[in-house]
Amino acid sequence: MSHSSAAAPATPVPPTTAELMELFALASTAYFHDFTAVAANQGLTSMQAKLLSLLRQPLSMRELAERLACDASNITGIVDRLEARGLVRREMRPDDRRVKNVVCTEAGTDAILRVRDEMRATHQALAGLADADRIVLADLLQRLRASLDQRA
Amino acid sequence: MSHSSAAAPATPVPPTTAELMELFALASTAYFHDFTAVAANQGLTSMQAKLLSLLRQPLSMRELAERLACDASNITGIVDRLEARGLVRREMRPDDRRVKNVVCTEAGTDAILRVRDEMRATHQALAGLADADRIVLADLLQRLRASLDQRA
DNA sequence: TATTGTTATACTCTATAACTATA
DNA sequence: TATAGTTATAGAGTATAACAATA
Repeated sequence: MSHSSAAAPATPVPPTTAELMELFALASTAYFHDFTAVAANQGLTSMQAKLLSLLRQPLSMRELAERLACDASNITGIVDRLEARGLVRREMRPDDRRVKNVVCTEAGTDAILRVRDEMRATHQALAGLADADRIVLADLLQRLRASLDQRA
Repeated sequence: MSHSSAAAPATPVPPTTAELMELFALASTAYFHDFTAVAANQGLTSMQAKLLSLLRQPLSMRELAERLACDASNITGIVDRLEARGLVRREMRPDDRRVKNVVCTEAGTDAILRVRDEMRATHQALAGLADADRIVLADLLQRLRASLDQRA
């Protein structure tokens, strides 16, 4: 019942790059499902919650389209539905009357705060991390994101 | 131009848990967009590509619904569209005639192999990782996934 | 002319509910 | 009765193309 190495705590086998990406894909999917469920608890779709979470400052329709990585024509519908529920408001920008700023209302702020609060429970998975590991993970995630964004 | 500490390579500040989750969310979003774009290059939606990638063995409609975390009624449409293009085939299971196995055709295998091949370029971001960091990252991703799945 | 936002259109994914055919 | 799969339906996100208002 023993392997070739005799020592006690089994040395973990370093995963291959492909295995790491597989793990990352699985963790990402789990995160996305979690976020979708949390948003649904507040009566929001994931896109609506994502859009609301961007509105710390007012943003134009065009800026929202860029940050959400979708065509500008989609933003009209998403903002329509949020506005109909009073979570968001369109405002004309005086200096350029083509532009419409989207502003988060108080109700919208409340909704997204509830989402953020519920997501905090998710953070617990990483709460016990040592400082050294935090630095490694942050570096990896930034590198991964940069590499992916570059391809797009 | 110097800070309080004199030594040369600046010690990175360990990110907070919330900052780590923010980074993870951003990297996940980038990964998802990348996968969607790669699938689109092969004329597939991300759901179609995900479903095809599960078909190393034949799976029933019900099993596909579980693994894709959506209602069984959705699978009918997704498989319909894949089958219309010859990427997938429905087969009756003789021992239980209620069940339909979904089988990947040769064309379907070709398509998903092209997706996997194109995704390999994405892996490059993690290719230069040291063994110790791989082990840390794998452990983290598994813990994160387990924590998220548990909540669902 | 170029840009911002909207509309019209068509397609895919999504959940719910009701249905069928099997078990 | 319970399960596997389908259909019908309605709603939301998606891209494309054409359009009005403004720059």
